Amino acid sequence: MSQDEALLPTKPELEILKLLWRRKALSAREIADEVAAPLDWSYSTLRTVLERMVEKRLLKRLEGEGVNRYAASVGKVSLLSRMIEDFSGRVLELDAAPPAVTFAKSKLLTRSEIEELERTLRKAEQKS
Amino acid sequence: MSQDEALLPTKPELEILKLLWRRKALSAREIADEVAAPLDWSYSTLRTVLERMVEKRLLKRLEGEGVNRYAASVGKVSLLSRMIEDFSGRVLELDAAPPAVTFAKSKLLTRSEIEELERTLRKAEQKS
DNA sequence: CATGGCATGCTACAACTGTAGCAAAACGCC
DNA sequence: GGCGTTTTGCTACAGTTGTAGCATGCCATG
Repeated sequence: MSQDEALLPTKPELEILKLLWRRKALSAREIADEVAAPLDWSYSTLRTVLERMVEKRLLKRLEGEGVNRYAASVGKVSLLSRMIEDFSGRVLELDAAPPAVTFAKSKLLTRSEIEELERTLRKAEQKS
Repeated sequence: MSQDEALLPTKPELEILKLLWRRKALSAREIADEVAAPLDWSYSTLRTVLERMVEKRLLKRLEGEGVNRYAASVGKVSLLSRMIEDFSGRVLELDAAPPAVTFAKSKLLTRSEIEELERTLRKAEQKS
């Protein structure tokens, strides 16, 4: 039951993380404006999910000055790396994840992030 | 609610499918002997999951001669193709899934299945 | 300083998944 | 044909996720 066992986000959670990776720290209202509509969620629903993500350590809540803001507490490359590892190993049964350049066309990743991803994947590989 | 909206299997469900792709049709007992132990499941749990997979159309139950047997009702290449599409698009935001040769080292796929996978992926691509 | 409006904190509930037990039916052996 | 063992069919319950409402508190503006 160790609470931080590197859990992977669900689909809507990932959408929220993607937004926060792009925009740093946003209020619940701002997040709602961007993702609640596409997801067809009420503001209430979005807030519940945000709070649960904080509990799961996927986000951190920044309190204090004015309205609370939420920020990703997992790095993009680090999380994607874990997801790629999981998919490669568990689903496809590959001994090693494909080279990061395979994902070079990803709309999520810049050139240097691809390089960072490659390093991260190879590092993770050691520990197998 | 169209009941066949191409759902993807959960982790344990995928393990069961992998077994049945290798071994055709097996009784619950035989499946239990192979996967219940690694998964640390009771026979009861395994049976519940099997029945739910039948409801979800992931398996079919072959009744009749003697003990019931279960067989995969989704093809390996077809399901993996959908899972790869989902992962590539939803998680990595790639316009097109990587070429199937990327997964050539998969322990799940033979050379000709890789070729079939390539065709399947490219066909799915059209419909985007 | 009263009021309208958004923010926050709780509570709720259904579906799905993980997990398993129990009772009755069926099968095979003596 | 009876008995022990398996197979089947139900039921159950907890945890997670999807989904949302309500009540109270805070803040700014008239």
